[in-house]
Amino acid sequence: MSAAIPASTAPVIVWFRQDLRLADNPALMCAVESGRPIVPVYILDDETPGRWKMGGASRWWLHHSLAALGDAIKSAGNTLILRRGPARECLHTLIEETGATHVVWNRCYEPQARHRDEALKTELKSRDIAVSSFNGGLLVEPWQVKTKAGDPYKVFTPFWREARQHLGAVDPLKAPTSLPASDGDIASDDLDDWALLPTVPNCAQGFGERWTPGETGARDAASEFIDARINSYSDSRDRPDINGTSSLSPHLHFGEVSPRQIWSAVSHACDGVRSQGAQKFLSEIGWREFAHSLLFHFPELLEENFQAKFNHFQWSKDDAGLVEWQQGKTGYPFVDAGMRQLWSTGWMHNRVRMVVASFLIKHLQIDWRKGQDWFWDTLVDADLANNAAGWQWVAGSGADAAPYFRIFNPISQGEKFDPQGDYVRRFVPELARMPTKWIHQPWAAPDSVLRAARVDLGTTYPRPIVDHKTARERALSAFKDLKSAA
DNA sequence: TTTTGAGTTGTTCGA
DNA sequence: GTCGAACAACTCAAA
Repeated sequence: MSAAIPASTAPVIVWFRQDLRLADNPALMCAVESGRPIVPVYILDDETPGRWKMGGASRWWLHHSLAALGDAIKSAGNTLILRRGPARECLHTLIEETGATHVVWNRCYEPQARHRDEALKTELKSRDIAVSSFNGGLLVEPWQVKTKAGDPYKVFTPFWREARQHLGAVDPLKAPTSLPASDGDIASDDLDDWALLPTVPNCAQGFGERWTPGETGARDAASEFIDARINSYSDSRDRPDINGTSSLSPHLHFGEVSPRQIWSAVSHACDGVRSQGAQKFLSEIGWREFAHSLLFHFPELLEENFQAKFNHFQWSKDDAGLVEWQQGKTGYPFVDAGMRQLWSTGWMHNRVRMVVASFLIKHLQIDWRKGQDWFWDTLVDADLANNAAGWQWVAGSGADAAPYFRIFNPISQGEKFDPQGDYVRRFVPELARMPTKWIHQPWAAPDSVLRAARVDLGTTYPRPIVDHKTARERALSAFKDLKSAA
């Protein structure tokens, strides 16, 4: 915990980053408690993240989330200032303009953000500008969870067991009702001028129907899930054809709700943390903690195989296969449904993420980093830590990763988790008339069935771009060789 | 230091 | 249709 801010009339800058909320926002609360005028700012910084500049779908979300945050701040009697450019320069300018003597923020854990923040902290302090940073994004700070030997955990189960020990009573902060403004006008960009929304009109059409970005939308989504669905989470979470998951990932990524708020709400719900569904759900929050901890301790997780023996692997340069995967035209309906759900809604069900990732890596033998890039650009919940950890997990190159012989069968996964084929029919409409028996493998259906369903393979819907059995055997032998190549 | 038990999510094959 | 075994060691974390 940082010390309280000394009394003064000089304003405090509250720098919003991945914490676009008023409730349970420790940095904001610190500023409020100082009694000083508050200058809330969001900075669109496309330079600091380098190659990991925010992707298209995330920008759509950001636009709406900032609009919501701006409204909430306005209701509290203040104005959210928008600035664009390198954060360091923007903050210096804002400090000069406002006479602020203190800057507060909640911590980020991505390597680029950490380097930026550390340098800024040093620089600002040398100029007598005080800086306070807080934990607003994780249940437990990554440096708090260590093995008995003092090392970071590389296996989830012991990590989560230990992390939970660090959680005392979780009591989220209430949203401040009033945010005193500083005197005088402070210049702000117009959100619309940032052009965060896609220019291709049909691109994000489905996003708005699916999502309500912002703190209110996040709170509604969380209570709906916890009140009505969490008890069946264990059974429903693997079914992309039904609404079984929490859908909280983008809200969590942008910090519209904090994991502490979620933890507290789950703990207070009827069945509480004793219910199997609640335990399962909280362990997913635990995976988010684990991924952030991994990235904090091993920043190279973003770009390099966590297990070096994968560095020898010869990835395919099959650009055509990559494009067919991206467009949802692999000829495997379950895979294609997932990729099209991603494109049309900015999100994909977790079960299907594993299947499509396995297909790209194992069946097509395309480098997991190509998939990581695509997800980064197209997911509204794109999160550097979760994305890198997830892709490396499927590839088998990560921490606590899947064994090489775990190759998802896109047909049987579809039959198991989309048993009626409703998910496929929703996102692959050209297969809508296929009978359930054949919907996950239309190429195997008799001609008469295909004709009746008005499916002309190779024309209205592609034939499989690889044969499952062949691709599986090829992957098994290729990944098996990694052992000897190490 | 050495030992020991354990480790998100699967598939296929043969009895 | 159902069930168990094989798939492959390897590394991690704690005692």
